[in-house]
Amino acid sequence: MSHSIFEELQWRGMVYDSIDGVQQMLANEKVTVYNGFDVTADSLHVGHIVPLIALARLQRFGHHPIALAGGGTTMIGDPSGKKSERSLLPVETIREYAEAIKGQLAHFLDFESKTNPAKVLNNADWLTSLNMIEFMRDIGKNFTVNYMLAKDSVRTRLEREEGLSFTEFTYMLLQSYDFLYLYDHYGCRLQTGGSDQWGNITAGVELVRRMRAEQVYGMVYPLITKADGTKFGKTEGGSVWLDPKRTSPYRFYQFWLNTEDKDVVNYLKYFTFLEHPVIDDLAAAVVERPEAREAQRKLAGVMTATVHGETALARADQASQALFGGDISGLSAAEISDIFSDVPSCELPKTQLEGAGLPVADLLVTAGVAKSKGEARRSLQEGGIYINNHRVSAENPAAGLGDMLEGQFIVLRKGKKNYTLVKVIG
RNA sequence: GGGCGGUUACCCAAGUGGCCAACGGGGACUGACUGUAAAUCAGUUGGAGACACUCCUUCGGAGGUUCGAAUCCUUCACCGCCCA
Repeated sequence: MSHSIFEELQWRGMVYDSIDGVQQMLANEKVTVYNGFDVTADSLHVGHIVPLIALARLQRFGHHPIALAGGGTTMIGDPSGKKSERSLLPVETIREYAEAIKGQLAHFLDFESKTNPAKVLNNADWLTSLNMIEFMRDIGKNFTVNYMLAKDSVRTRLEREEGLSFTEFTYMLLQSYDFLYLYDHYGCRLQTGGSDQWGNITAGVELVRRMRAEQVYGMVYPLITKADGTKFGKTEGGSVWLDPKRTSPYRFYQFWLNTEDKDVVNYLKYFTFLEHPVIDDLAAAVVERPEAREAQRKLAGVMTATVHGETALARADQASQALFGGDISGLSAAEISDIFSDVPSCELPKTQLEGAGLPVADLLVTAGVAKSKGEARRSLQEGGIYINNHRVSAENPAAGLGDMLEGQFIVLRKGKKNYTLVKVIG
């Protein structure tokens, strides 16, 4: 790594905008840098990885990263990038979430470093005890409403029907105060974030300049987009989370594996620490033999290993090969339960399969594959249902004892990729 | 506090007494084609059944008018704009 961190980030396409002077500062000194994370759930999702991994990159270049859990600001709700007013979470809930998220940060950041260990802070620690009169007098005085109204996040909301509450309007003041606080207490001189945070970040820079007469800096990352214009980080089941209880390692692995050709090289740059030549080679592979999907495999492998560990990766990879490789009927009971350990499952009493068997439509509802019998019937008509990887095409199909694998499993599949394991008991 | 406008399915949005389980678009799901990709094309998108037919529940909530209401009336809640 002979080049600078700023050049590194630029090469990876991660510098969307920055305040002049950032490059020089990062080259000349080891700075403390912070990035805020909203705590609207008890887990981060893949959308959080870009700023998180950027912090990790900065750390590798010797800078001091602070991951700030927005325990205080989440109570207010950031209007940036939101179409409508957000419902507020109970204070206690936010605290619990912030705790849960701390553990996930450790997958990326090094807290043990002797020279520049990462820190996790929660802005609830200083925001919740603020005195309103003092805040308005000392902080609020530094901002004109005109300035605040000019911010994108505010303006777009004013143009919409829903409007913008005073609470949300003040959000930028609180985030600015965070920057001031971290500057005062930790010597923090750089704030990073997604490009939607530009307004909030520059407001903080402005506040420090006015109150401390010091120049601090901001840098924002591009919003991750997909080539087809849809939102990054969502799949059938909603967001892709880092918490294995919310998104299993298998699904996590599959999420990355399914990345489009057009996006995969960008993602390798954004999300991995792979060296430039390695990424260049993979980029070439995408062009020359796209069907091999080497870049996607590498991406999925690296991400799964980072977040869930090597063991989980091995299992996810093995499961993927078995499920998409072909015949599953030759697998042993042990292999099946291993491969499907991540996949949704349900239990079914054996008695239901006896005699005439259980209508497949009912089985789909019981297994949670379909929400209603109508939906189940529809899926069957569409030819989208498979039992043990064989399409169900009968008129009024029923599942019987003969459909069990190894005497205890039935593998249901809807469409190409949605598996559910039925465990026959009793 | 006053005036006006609004609340329809996952989202946007039509419909303003019967032809409405409700136009259209987006999204999502399934299929064909493929490389577990994209693009394209086709189908599906409230529930139940004896499933080319019937029944039930839905248009912010509750009541009412009517043979019949998403549509009219009353009232409550929420949202927006304007005035104070």
